Amino acid sequence: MLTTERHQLILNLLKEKQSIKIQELVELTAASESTIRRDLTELEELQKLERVFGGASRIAPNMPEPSLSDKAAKNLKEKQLVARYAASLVKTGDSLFLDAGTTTAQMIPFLTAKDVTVVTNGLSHLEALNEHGITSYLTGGFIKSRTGALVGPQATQSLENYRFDKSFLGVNGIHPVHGFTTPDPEEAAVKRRAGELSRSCYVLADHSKFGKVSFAHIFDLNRSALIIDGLPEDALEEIERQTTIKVVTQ
Amino acid sequence: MLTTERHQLILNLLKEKQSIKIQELVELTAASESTIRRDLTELEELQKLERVFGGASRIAPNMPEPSLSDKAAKNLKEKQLVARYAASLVKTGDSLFLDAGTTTAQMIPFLTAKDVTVVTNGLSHLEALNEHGITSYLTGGFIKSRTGALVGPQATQSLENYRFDKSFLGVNGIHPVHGFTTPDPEEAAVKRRAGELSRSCYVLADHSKFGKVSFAHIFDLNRSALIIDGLPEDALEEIERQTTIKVVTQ
DNA sequence: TGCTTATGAAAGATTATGATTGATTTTGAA
DNA sequence: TTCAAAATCAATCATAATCTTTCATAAGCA
Repeated sequence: MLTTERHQLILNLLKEKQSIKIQELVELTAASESTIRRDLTELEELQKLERVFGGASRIAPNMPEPSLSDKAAKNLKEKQLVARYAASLVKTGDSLFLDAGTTTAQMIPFLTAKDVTVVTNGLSHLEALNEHGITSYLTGGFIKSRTGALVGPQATQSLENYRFDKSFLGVNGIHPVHGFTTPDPEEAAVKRRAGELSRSCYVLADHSKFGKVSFAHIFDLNRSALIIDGLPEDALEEIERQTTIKVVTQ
Repeated sequence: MLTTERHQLILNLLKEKQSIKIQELVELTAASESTIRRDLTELEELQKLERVFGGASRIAPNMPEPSLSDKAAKNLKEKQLVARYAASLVKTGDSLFLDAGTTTAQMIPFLTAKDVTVVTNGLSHLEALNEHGITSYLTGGFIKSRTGALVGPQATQSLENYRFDKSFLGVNGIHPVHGFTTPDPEEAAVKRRAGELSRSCYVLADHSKFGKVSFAHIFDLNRSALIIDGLPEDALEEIERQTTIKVVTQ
């Protein structure tokens, strides 16, 4: 990982969190403690953050702590691992579709590639995307107030205006026979069409989703690569026969 | 937990509570009593709180009222008058376009008619619409982060999916010759198309907008009714020759 | 090759923490 | 009011965590 990328990542994380521990950064960046310390020292000299004992803290005014909902906190570590890997696939100039959902939301701080354009149907992504200076477009559509996702025919139709280099989707179920599934048919339709309009399609999930089946079928396993944080041995073989899979560990 | 995080947490709790016991803090932070005591001592030296026997107390009993931003506060009363009247025009079953902007935002609390459907390009309207249980659709498009408005060809195109009973638009300039104007051509395009797709079109403004001319022309005065909170006598005659005008007073 | 820069590891210094002790303050009953 | 018990407090100390400094190695580049 490039030094400047790490710096950017640290700053991005601080936009989310108000303060962060060195140990967390060590885990998230896979760099040594020494390196992180040096990073923090440099960034402090640039007035980008403030070092505190044990980590670093945002220099900006005391933003109200963005309280994570329970759902967002669940499997957060695994989701971050998956999200970090997914974000590392994004290259300069890419145009992306970023699905609504908590897992894909975790990608945003790690999106350090330059000149990236994002289209999303996730209202809750907007603030983070804006803070990280990422050019963003929103699909239209009906607002599912529970999830903050834009869905319906208008959302699907909005997608027709775009072609994506990569799309990143969240799902609720992964099953060798029933493929990728999610509870809401309208959300499924958006995911499906986004995948079809992308050169590469990635499904992000944590291992708890494996074997689950939800109501609405998105597409079969062979239509998307899968990024996941762990799988039982036999499941892995089963999946590998059908699609590209990246198991992220550490 | 980081020291600074604990400090911040203590201060946040004091924003809610006026005073707090050390034992409470011990439980909430999972730190020892000693640590909490040290925290309180430090924060007292920084004048952030006052130590009292058994805990700590807020230093400023009467917190300053959170001041509304200047723009939102400007002519707020007039805007509310205008907005309330505009909302009273909405009838059961109406489908509306609600323009982005602070004046139209004021309408939402007054939208009491049943079975109303709203399409908007204003991201900042969503929360209020949702709170009032109003079925809402969002246009797609590029996000103007300064105003939270969705604009561009995708936004305009989104509108084509709909037909409105009434649309309510904000403007920056009202001029007998130059018509309705606004600074951003892309926003102007959205307003224009929304007006065209409506059976009735209303422009909401306060009197400070009269005589002003902005860069982007939306349409001439005769294409929309005008709801405003007051006008000089001669101006009123001038406008009345061109369009329907409702002057809201009280 | 030689030079620079980035990195990781290690040693010793510094800081934060939790437990303990005895002093101080509050509480409530006489 | 007065006294004793309970709660809270400040001070101290040992330990664990974190920090700084230093050095050696690895990677990139002329």
